Amino acid sequence: MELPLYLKLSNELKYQIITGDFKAGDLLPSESDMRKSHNLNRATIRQALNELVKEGYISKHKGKGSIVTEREASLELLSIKGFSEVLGKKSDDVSTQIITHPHCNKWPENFFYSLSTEEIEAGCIYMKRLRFYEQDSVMLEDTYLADLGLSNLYEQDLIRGSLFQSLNFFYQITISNVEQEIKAVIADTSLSKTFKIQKGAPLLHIYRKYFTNRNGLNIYSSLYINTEKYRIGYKFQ
Amino acid sequence: MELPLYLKLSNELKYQIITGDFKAGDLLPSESDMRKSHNLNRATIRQALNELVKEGYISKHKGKGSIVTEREASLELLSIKGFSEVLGKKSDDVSTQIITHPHCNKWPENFFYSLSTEEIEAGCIYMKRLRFYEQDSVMLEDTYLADLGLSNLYEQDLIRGSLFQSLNFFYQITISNVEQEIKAVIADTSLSKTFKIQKGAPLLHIYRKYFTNRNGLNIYSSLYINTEKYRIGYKFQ
DNA sequence: GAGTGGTCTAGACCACCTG
DNA sequence: AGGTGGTCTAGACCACTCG
Repeated sequence: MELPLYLKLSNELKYQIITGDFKAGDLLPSESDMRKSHNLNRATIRQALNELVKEGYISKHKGKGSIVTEREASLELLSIKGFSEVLGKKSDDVSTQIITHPHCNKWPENFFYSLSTEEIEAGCIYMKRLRFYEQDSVMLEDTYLADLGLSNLYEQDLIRGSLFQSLNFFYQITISNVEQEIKAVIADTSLSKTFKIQKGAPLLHIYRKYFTNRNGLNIYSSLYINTEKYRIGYKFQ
Repeated sequence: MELPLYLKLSNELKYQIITGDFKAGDLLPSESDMRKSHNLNRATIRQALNELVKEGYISKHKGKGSIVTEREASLELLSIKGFSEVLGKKSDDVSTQIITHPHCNKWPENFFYSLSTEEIEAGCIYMKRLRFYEQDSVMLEDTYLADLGLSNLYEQDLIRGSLFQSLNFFYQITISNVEQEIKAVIADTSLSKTFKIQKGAPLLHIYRKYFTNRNGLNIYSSLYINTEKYRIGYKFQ
């Protein structure tokens, strides 16, 4: 349960960046400063800082230091984080409408990923959610996962509408990595009503497979995203 | 000019994966094996392996080892690499048609990124390329960069049609990171002719900004991608 | 020249997986 | 039980930035 030291440090710094103790363009304390202030080895501190680089919070510059990154105007939905966590940083005006509450039944036929027999036999927890950003419906998400002893998900309400937070709270399940595929598609009648756009308007369609720290448990999503007002952004390295 | 040891090792392993010495699902030699065989410290080896994880070549598993990743069927164009490098792994049938050869003139008005005065004064090297994968036109790319002493780019042919390889060869310029934004759009008359698809068909539109190891030199791209046959894939972590 | 991050070594203990 | 990767310490030298 105890987090490793480097994650404690990176979480602490992340918190200070999000709350504005360190602002975009600021220099973080140098690695040797933190060595003294936190009484940690330099390698541990570097591991923490690399974590922040990977998540896009800072960039490092030889001879200068670690600089807090400008937050982007676009929605960084391609990253590994959930919708609420990503957008919560930018605006309080993020909401989720649960169209179909989590419930358990059979997996759909011709599912978009191939499943293990363990997953098929466990049955499928399914839910459908519509995400809003500043009053606009931005993303429609169908989520599927195997019911491997996860009945809390459909017997109780999701914590703040977030699947990831609920999985973490009830079962200590966290996301380890993601595969995704992106396509451009055209809105059919049903999608055009959902997003209040014209039939034939362009949408992104993303298939995702999330891997978790629990062996054999994966989460599958099909996402439609309206990029008319908000583009989807991402940074590498 | 000399590469650090961890990059030499990661390049060596990458080469062995690409050429098939290690196949998808194979275990790489353990960290302590490589410590002996390459006479390197374990931290250096771990740095090399983390490089491969970041680029999606392997995944690491506590207690088991490092496993070579399955190569995806989708086109991993969201990654930092250039078109040729990414697709060259899957098929030899990758080609580039240069529609407008690199030449230098003024920057377009209302350019999609804001430019530094240094960039504006240097003028703009522009080129337009259409990329084919297995005979299908998949991607239309407009590329722009400031002419900061890069006249070799338009006075000679690009090396194998690749801008990145030419920059590397002539000027030792490499890409350090990328920002990009993705939108779904609809083919107009001109795009529908280019991709041989119907007017109104959906396309991805991506704006990219590549940062390089040369300070102040950035490369800007506007990409249209036809995802009808090939999806765009990416893995995280 | 002083301070920064980048690379590298030589150790150590731990949790996890598999036979 | 033996081997694997994950975390951590205590040092060292280097290239780069800036005043």
